[in-house]
Amino acid sequence: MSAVGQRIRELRKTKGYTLRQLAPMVGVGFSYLCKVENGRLDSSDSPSESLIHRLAETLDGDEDELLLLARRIPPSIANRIFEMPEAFRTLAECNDRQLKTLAKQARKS
Amino acid sequence: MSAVGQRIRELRKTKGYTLRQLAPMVGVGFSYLCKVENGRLDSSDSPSESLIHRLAETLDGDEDELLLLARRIPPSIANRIFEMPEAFRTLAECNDRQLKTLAKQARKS
DNA sequence: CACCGTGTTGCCCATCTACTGCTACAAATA
DNA sequence: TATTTGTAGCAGTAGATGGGCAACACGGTG
Repeated sequence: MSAVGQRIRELRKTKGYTLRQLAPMVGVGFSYLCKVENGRLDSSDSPSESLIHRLAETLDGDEDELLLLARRIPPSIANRIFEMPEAFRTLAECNDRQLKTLAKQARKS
Repeated sequence: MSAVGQRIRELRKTKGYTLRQLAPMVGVGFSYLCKVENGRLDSSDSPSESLIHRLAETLDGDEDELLLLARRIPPSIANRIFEMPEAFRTLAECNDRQLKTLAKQARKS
């Protein structure tokens, strides 16, 4: 029961799909999809970025949310980090309260 | 002439090491290290996180700086993102000027 | 009960990444 | 000139990544 898995299952149920229906839509086998939802992947611990992309698309989910739940950094964030590395290094050192305040300020302006 | 490569070469020169000296210290072959410094890795793959770790250690360099130059997200930043995903999603949408301002504020408090 | 659709599991496998290891050669150094 | 240093090509590979297949379990339905 990984975090992504749980969310994917929710999205799938909302769409009313079964594992065997959804699997071919996103180009994987139904058994693999089952393992993804239950966090039972034998080797790696999270689905690939491209699979998450197709899942988000097919299930009308938030791709970046799913990526983050799968402990993968969304490219939208990663690219920004590579563009402004110093800023994100200092931001990453902030505590939770500070970060919330800064994010709130960012939303206002 | 990749960004990491250039920085690694600087650090190595400062320490006065040759490629053949440094390579065994970080556990790789000298020819591979040469390609890393010159960005001549096949199909533009970057040096592994663990190699960069050993290089930073041996050359007294800033590990996170090297990681970022190698277009890898340092774990120190990645973990913080997974802890505060919403905050970083909004921060990543800020423009350069906003980010600089926010980082400056963060440093003050 | 028999059946069927659904989900679950164990084992197997192809591809890719990050290298190794060797060779040869050019340029710098002494 | 002799030795050291850096460059470059190329074949090969262990381990991680990203899956597939077949069988099995289980609950609802006729």
